[in-house]
Amino acid sequence: MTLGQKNEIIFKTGYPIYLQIVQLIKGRILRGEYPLTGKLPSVRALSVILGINPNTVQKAYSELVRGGLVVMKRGIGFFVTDDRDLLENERDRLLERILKQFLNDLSSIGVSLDQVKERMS
Amino acid sequence: MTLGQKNEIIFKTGYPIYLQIVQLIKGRILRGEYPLTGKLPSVRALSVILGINPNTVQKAYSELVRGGLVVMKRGIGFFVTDDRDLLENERDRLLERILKQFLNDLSSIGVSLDQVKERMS
Amino acid sequence: MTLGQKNEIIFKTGYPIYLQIVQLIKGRILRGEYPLTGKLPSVRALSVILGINPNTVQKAYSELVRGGLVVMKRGIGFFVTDDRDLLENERDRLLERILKQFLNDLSSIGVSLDQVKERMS
Amino acid sequence: MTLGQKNEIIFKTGYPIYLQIVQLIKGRILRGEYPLTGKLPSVRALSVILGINPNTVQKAYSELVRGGLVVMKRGIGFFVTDDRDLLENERDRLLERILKQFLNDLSSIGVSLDQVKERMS
DNA sequence: GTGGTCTAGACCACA
DNA sequence: GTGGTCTAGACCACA
Repeated sequence: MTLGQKNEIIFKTGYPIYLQIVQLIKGRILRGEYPLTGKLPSVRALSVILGINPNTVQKAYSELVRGGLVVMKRGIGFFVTDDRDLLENERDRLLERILKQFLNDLSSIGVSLDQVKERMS
Repeated sequence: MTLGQKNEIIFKTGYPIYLQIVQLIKGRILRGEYPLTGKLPSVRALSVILGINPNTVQKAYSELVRGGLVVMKRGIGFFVTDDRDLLENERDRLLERILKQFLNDLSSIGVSLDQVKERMS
Repeated sequence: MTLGQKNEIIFKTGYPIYLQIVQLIKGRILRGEYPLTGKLPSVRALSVILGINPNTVQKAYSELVRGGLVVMKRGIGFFVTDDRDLLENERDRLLERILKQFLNDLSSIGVSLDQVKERMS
Repeated sequence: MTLGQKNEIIFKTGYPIYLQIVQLIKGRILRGEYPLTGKLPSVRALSVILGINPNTVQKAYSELVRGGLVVMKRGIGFFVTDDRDLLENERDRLLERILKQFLNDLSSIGVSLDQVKERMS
């Protein structure tokens, strides 16, 4: 459920490759590295770049399309949505989830936010 | 990857049940809900309470023993370690991981820590 | 499998664009929007209007010609057939298919025609 | 987009096998052939019954889980949701769509509902 | 060239 | 036994 920051796919981890790709691409879109309506790498191109099977990339792209951030145009390729609001909503939704998880994680080990602030300064 | 705060086991998630139990118990120990050297619920009792297979609870407890936080006394049950330092180390280790993931998650969606502070005030 | 009522081509659907055009034109002919022996928009004009590749429009028109509803006059363009019976037969054939599918769809979700009538009144 | 009434999978049609399975199972659930919380056939069992690859069944089941009608329990299998309301909503949603499509289809070929009623009596 | 589906088969984690 | 992932490879429709 976390977005990978590195551009590398880590094999031999428990986390599925196709989900790593989803996060990789989602991160790039949210950070503006792929512009609105911009074309994503083709399934085959990306599979070659990452050194993985095209089917795995396909699965990742399908996931992104399902989420709405990416649209598919038949015979042409995959593109970043043209819906700026959707993008902002997605970012907000993710930020919300990150903050919630952070606070939740802290409380689960019995550490308060104040203790964290103290530690960080 | 996250430590659950709720006491409920979520079946329909992809996250393995035995790891959910590990986090559940670990959280309780770190928050002091189970005191040092205190006895944990028996495998059977917990499996009934959570409504899951005893083998799954067994696997979770084994995992906790492997980490050192829990010790098994044959024929008696499972107990919280008496090693306070170990506990503190574990807490620090988890806190480290939580912070790292938090910062990583933020950067992955193109949000800075400053923006978060701004938003929270 | 359905005949589109709207004049818009939907790109991000799985349904092939050329078939969407076939249905679009067929619908217009059956509804009398293009009269018998009337001229259809040229391939180029339609491709510009719809914002799609001329090859795709060409393929759609070929399909219509194959079905007999449309005839091509070399160097002049595509025209609605002058065979009124053919048109009526096509309409009947489609109506048959629509009814069949409707009843089939209803039964597939366990809803009877009577329940539908009830609901609609 | 239509729910198949027959229990047979039709190969060599343009409609993907995995979507035919989705409709097959969805239909059975909506018609009450699989009770609430009832267990679906295992991926492997169904693949043998239908004579298709397990991966294809897997893909279909994933689709059903995504829709919420089906839940997966790790290591146990796939089950019909226990949420009766969700089921009713899904049925209503589908009925709505079927009716809309029916009326839409009729109007697209220039046939009114009255003409249909006349024909059917 | 682009994506979509399907198969055979392998390997894995989980309950 | 149950589902999940991944690969290699084939075949197809579409733009």
